[in-house]
Amino acid sequence: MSSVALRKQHIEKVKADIIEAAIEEFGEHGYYGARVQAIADRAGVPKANLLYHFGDKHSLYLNILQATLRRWNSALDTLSEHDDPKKALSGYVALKLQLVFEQPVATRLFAMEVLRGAPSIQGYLKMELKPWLRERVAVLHRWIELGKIQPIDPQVLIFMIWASTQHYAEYVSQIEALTETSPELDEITEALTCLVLNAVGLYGTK
Amino acid sequence: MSSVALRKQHIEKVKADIIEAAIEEFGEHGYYGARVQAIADRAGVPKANLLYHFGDKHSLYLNILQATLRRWNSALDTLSEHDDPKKALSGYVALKLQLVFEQPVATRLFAMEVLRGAPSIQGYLKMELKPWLRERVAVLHRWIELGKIQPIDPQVLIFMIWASTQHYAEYVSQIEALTETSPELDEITEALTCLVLNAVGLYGTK
DNA sequence: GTCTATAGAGTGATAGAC
DNA sequence: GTCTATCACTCTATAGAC
Repeated sequence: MSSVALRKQHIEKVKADIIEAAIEEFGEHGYYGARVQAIADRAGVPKANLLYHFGDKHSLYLNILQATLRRWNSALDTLSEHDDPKKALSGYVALKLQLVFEQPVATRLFAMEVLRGAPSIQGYLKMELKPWLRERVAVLHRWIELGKIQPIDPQVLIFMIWASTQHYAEYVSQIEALTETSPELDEITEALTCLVLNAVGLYGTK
Repeated sequence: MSSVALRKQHIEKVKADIIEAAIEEFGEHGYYGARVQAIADRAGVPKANLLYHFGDKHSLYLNILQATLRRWNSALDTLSEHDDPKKALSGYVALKLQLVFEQPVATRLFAMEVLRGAPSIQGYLKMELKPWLRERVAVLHRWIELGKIQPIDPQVLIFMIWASTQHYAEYVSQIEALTETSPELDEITEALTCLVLNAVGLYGTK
């Protein structure tokens, strides 16, 4: 490998380190609470280098938001009409919970962005998540028409699944204060899947 | 009324105005994003007066957090063993949703505090919410033993209700980006109540 | 108690040597 | 590209007149 390529690789490594550090810092303290100096320290680079590579704090923030959404989009492409409702729903719940447990800080980062009014992810919400939601709502409606699930409100169901899964990252500090033992992914997955399947009238048809 | 009493009343009015303004500002921008100057402007008082009455930014923040929790505690004292499960659960969901719709900014304020790691409400969580949760979990267990509801995980159910209701304040900006019409309290209440009752196996026993 | 003016600390961003 | 030193600005908090 040439010297030029090695140098290029090194820069990419540094940038990746900065992105990871930034996700942590922004995810722990929010946009305003995050300190550029703290991100640089976490990544082990001088603050000036960070700003050299990413321009400014806000550009870095946009960068890590998009990096996070890109990771999630590749994983959540599920729930189609021809699937078995029970399999599809429990699979979706399990997958979502797995992502939440694997990336709690990124989950909280996303939550903070939405709490701020989602100013930096309007494009993602309208161009990607909105079509995704419309299609899944349509699938659920089809399942209701075919009598495969009970006549519930599909959109409220999906919001319920989103909220209930993300809760285990967003409210982890509350959960830790309320319970003695940390929640286990397997237990939550089983309990929540049961609730969701009950909710659409699929109980007992294992 | 004496001149002294009038003056005292005026001060209380000013303090109340500041608290309302602070809930708005902190709820919209978070602790670090909130500006003392902006709170003073909203309340219509000079910044120095605000700091004279409340000491500093952090004391003001603690004050409004407690004011918010006090309001909620008086409303959420429900769900007892001898209630009818169906009535109790649907009543609780409806009440929680009503609070969320009435006080969306305060709901987001609370969410941000928890996302920060809940440093300022440990007392509330451990001394008030924890006992409340333990008692309700016990009630739900009793109902399960008596065969009144399906054998679900009570804690996961309560977290689901919390998350699903609060979602309509916390994720309002996402919901607005995803849907054309703003969600109506009545519709959400009916749809979510249906899901929750299904989840515990009370469907169709109206 | 109320207000203006300002101090003091911390932050994002940059200049310029290497 | 990397780094040190520093600027310019913002924000909290206070001093002191009224």
